Amino acid sequence: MVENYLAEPLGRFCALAADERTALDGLIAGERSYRKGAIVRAERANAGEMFVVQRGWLFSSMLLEDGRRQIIRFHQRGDLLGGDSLAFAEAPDAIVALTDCELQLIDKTRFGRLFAEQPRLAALLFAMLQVDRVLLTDRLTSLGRSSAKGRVAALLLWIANRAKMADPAASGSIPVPMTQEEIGDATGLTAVHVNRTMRALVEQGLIARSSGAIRILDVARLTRVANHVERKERLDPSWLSTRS
Amino acid sequence: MVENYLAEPLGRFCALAADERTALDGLIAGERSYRKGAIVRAERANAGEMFVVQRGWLFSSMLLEDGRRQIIRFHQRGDLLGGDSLAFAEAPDAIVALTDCELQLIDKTRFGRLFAEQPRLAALLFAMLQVDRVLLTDRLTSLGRSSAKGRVAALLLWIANRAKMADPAASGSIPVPMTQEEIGDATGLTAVHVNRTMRALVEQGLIARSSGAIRILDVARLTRVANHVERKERLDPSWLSTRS
DNA sequence: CGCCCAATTGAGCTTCCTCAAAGCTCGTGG
DNA sequence: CCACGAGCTTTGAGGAAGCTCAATTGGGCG
Repeated sequence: MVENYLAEPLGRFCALAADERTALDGLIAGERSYRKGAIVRAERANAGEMFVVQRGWLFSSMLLEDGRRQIIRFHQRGDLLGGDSLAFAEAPDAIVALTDCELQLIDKTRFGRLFAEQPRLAALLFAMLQVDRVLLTDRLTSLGRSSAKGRVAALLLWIANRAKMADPAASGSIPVPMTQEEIGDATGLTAVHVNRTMRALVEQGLIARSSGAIRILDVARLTRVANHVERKERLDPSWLSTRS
Repeated sequence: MVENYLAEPLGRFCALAADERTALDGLIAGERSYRKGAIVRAERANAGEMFVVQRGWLFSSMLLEDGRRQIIRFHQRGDLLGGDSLAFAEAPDAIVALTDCELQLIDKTRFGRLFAEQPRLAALLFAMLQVDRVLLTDRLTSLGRSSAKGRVAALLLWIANRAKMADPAASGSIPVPMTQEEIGDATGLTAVHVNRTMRALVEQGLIARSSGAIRILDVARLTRVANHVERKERLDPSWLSTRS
């Protein structure tokens, strides 16, 4: 039995019972590896599979007719991918491997049965999806109302937060595995302007850069520039029925 | 027993059984009216309540420190509001009445019990949330990669689609209840530029305007300008366990 | 009739984009 | 061990989209 990394984000809400962990593990129907750059699922493809990220980075993106691209979000360990295939016949966005990565395949029939057999887990998945939704609203606000500097700063802070979440004892150096082109596609900017913007962040003493990584020098100021709001996920205890 | 308008979007996925409708109706703990402009829930307030829109328009929005505002999305009949309160202690966004409106109050404890007692409904709610998430990704792409004309066109098309959904026999005239300022806050533009942009859309023969309403003259061309993708929601039948 | 808020218009300015050309880095093959 | 690419980063110059500030018009309502 393979460990299911979904337990990681779900367990952040509340402790999981042994049988719940077993049920989660039972969802896994296999494992798959992708090389950097591989397309896990193409846009408008027959949306079929669901995955959990086990290792590496991915992103989902949408293409415009003129070839421009919007990166919706980046994914890392514990993220659930392809959930939209439950409600759409065609994939709304593409899923692409940003680095070499490993995914766990989710069996959709068993996922459906989870709702009947483990209602509390289903409720936690619902809450997890709410968190993901709020991330998107934060990104929406960033793209709609922040300057280039703010958007890039917000992305860097998010990456830093995820890194700290994965390894609380992390040193100051944060790996940033995406190119400036990809940062631009995520923030709605051009690669050229991303370059100038990051350079400006360095010049103002907010961050330092070394190849493929950054170090945040002034969290407070960077947070202000980014219009970043720290969100504390906390499950409302009143609605989640306790385990019987 | 009041009818619960959640049945409307959920029923779009598949037919609901009688006891499922009863269970949905049982969620309603009351009803509340708000006047145009009223704040239903303030940002960072103690996130508590959940609602279903019964009548009227609302929007959710986030404020920046400098007073600028991003409208996340507009809400209409059947939309579930405040679901984020299941996972966050503080409201991530504000909910504001765009017009006079009526909301149904959802009892959160009963909502939680729904997961145990009506697993198929819970699964449908999960799918509904996935649809909402995809709407946000489409908006993200619009803000990140479309011109002002594209963003406004996309918003108008969305409003038109919702109108047709609510009343398939609708005539060509579509009510647009928001001000140009609000359209700007939703599209990431200034009110001034929204004005010029809509004016340009009229000039190019894409839409016509009368007070508080528009008429779409060239759907095909407007769709192209908007980079709009028509999404067909369709429940994947393989995962949703059939009613036992 | 008078007010208030929304819509409209004009002028000048900023931010970000486009196009183009170097410079760097790292892996690969000779 | 070195030369060569390929892809990413950096830099410059000019242009366009959208913003700011300010003033005017229009419409609905008390």
